[in-house]
Amino acid sequence: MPVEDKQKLQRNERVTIRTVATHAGVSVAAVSKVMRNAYGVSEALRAKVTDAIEALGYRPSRAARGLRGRSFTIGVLLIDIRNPFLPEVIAGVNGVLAPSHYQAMIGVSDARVQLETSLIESMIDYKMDGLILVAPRLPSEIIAKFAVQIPIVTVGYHDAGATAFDTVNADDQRGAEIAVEALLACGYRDIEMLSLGEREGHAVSVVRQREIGFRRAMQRGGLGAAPIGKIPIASPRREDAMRKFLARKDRPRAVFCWSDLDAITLLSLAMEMGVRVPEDLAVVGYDNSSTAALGLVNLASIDQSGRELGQIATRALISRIEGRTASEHILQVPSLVSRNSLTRSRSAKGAGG
Amino acid sequence: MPVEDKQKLQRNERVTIRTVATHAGVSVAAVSKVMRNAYGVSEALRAKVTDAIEALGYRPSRAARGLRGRSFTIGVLLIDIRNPFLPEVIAGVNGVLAPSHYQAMIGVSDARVQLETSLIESMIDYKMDGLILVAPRLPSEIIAKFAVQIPIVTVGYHDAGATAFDTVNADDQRGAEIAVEALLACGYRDIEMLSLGEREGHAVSVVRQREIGFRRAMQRGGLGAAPIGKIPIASPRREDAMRKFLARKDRPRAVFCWSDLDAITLLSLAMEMGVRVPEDLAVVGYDNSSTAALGLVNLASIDQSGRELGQIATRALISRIEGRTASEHILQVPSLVSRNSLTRSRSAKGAGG
DNA sequence: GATGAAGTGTAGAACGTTCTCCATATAACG
DNA sequence: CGTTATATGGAGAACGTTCTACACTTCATC
Repeated sequence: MPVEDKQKLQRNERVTIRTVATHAGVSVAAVSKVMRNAYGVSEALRAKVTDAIEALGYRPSRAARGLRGRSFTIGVLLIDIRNPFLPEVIAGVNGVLAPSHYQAMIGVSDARVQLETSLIESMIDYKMDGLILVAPRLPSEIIAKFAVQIPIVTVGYHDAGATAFDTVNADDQRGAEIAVEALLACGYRDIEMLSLGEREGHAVSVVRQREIGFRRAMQRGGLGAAPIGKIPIASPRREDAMRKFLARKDRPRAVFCWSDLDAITLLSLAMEMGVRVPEDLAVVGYDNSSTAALGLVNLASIDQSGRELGQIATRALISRIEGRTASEHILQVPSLVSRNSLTRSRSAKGAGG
Repeated sequence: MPVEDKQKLQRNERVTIRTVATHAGVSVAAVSKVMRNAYGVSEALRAKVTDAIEALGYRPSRAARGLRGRSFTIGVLLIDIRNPFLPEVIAGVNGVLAPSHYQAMIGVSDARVQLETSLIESMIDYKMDGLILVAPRLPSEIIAKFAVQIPIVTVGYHDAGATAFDTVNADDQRGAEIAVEALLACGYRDIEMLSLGEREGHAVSVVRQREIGFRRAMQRGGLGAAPIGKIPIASPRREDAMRKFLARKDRPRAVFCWSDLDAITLLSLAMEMGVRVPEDLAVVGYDNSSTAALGLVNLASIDQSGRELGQIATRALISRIEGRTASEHILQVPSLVSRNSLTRSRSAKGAGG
């Protein structure tokens, strides 16, 4: 029997479940049972099989597994890798998955809804066990339709009414409120929000949520007018809009930016145009990206702990894969990281210079 | 026959190649032939089949495809998503793949060699058609061993002697030379390189290549001593080392940083410690990341066009998948983007302020 | 001593493709 | 009209798993 094995190996054929079975002197079904921790396996059998697996270096084919049952892979869909928030989410996902037998495969859909759909379909076609969609742009009905075929958890998609899938979010309304409250506490009253251009983001997007929070906090602070400026995403219109904002005679005293990406560029342009931060203009960003933490930049920002969101989403997905059907909607509370762009005195300590 | 189809659809079963075959009134083999553009298909047959595919919205199962033949998926392995160089590479890969029938799946191995191996194995187990490894840490022999099982192209891995796989690189030696030449041209003679901590990176890594280029250019410039300082990767030892460097009495007049990541942190700490850039210390980084371009940062940097590398690697991989066996080793020439950190006068124009 | 239950192992049909033969039809040629 | 080539379509085995259904022990129970 070992002779047969050797011949197979010499032919450089793949080690399959069958190779393991013959090597261990048991049936294919038995090996499969051991692999899956299924019921009805004696200790003796398990030992024989695990020994054979060890000896042959057997790895089950994910393709074949997917065809019949589980593939033990979860798909993560990103819309854009450039956003500094995303690596954190991935780290969270990988962290939770590492000790399990699941593995993550990431798809990147560069800004096109078309590609987004086809990537989800691809992942379904791969028989992945579940999907984590990060800030998808698809309407809720479409996601719900996919969710019939495969367990789905979204991150950064505010649809607490969804019944077919789970949502995991930082409370973006609250985050915006915290930003406004911090600005108010520093004595600023003349506050404007810089948000994302009109066409981007539907009601469920994080951007719109932050706008809602901004308006509410302003209202509460007794500031009825809660002006929201829109910045286009694409260069150079983006920079043009910011320059125009900075040059305005009635430029507000403080600004809340929907994202660090924009806030940091704004700081940069402000420096170039001689607008002092925070003396002339206080700025609070969103995401607490690593760049914001740099001494050079020193941008106060709302931290939403992408890593934690990734962890929570992954745990939710696994529980859904393992049978849960009632949908869950989780909201984490973000926090402010104060730095020089908000008020010089305060964070001078924190920054160490 | 349409009645049968309807029943199947009502049962909400998956549309398989068999569904398409019965709907079109042809055999399963015929549908497969059409899908694969195989020889021996009449126009009439092709039309019937494509109509049925259209009508039923058929998508072939990638899992099943992988089990038997091609999966039309290529795997991309990243060691760390935080590096600003990587999104560019991905964008390049996706750009080339978009018009084809291939799709990319990305795996992220967070810094552990163990995970790196197991992710490659997973991708093989998925029967992916080829792999792009970005800055892998594995030794060449191991990669070669994998390359027997699956076409592999590496990016950011200098092993021009490899025969089993292709390599695509920016010429990191040349990049370092360009940086040194620029510093020399500005009149600096007292130049040090800040490189990555000892244990990181084997001889084939981009870091070591940049060190070689640095030494050669210094030699050529008549500067025999080419000091190379090592900065640990992990905080806070990383920042400590930089502070120590900045505080040194014999601190050099100019520094070449192996990566923007370190260069930008260095700029930040320099500001905090009152070291003026470029008056007291000129800095050239590597990667030309988007942060380097910010007016606030204004870091001169070597641009290696990750996007282009991604495109080239993808084309190389596809040609290998389609049968090429002779290995290719491609070297792109990087370029310098001059900014304020190199010399104030020059890039003041470029920055627009 | 028959009956049932519990525990352990196997046979073999799926899963949805690809791809190698093989069969048939038509055309070309002597 | 027989022979051979060429074009077109189909049958059915494989790919490597999972999982249902069943067979065989062993042991307890009536």
